[in-house]
Amino acid sequence: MKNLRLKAARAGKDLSQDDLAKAVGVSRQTINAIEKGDYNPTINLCISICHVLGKTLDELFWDEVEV
Amino acid sequence: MKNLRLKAARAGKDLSQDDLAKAVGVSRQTINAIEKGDYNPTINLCISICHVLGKTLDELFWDEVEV
DNA sequence: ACAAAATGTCAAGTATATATTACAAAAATA
DNA sequence: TATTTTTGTAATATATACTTGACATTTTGT
Repeated sequence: MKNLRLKAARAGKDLSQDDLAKAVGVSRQTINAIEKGDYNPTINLCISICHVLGKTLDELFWDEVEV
Repeated sequence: MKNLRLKAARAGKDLSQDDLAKAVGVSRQTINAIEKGDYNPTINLCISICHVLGKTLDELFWDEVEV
């Protein structure tokens, strides 16, 4: 399941996947995989992403997926 | 930095580390390490923990730590 | 239409989240 | 106090998050 809220929040800041990746210090492929729903990022990475995008965990990652 | 909110929420449900670990399907040591702040769990594990404890990501994990 | 930028995706490698086993120490309870 | 439960903490092993590099496709801008 894609993370469209993340994609939308990134678009709202006019950042490319690569821009966001650089801002949080990961590779572009990692951001791509998270948006695509391919894997399960660590909470610290999620928190970094939230800070860059001006959102909270609940806004971007809550209730997205079950384990 | 310890996650005292997690510890408190767990205590509020009267669960041991082992109880919570079983409820979310990880080892007791993993729960212990998360509460102790030793490492950086995945978001899906955080979400599972939140569900068991009746909290949201923001309540238990937001603003805890920087990357 | 063309060029450039952004995105999707693959393969192979590295770092680290998590498991398992085990034992000691602390806390709860009788 | 004695006993049980819970917690803290190692060591070694495995699964997977994340990297790097590369290329194809799609989208955006001129």
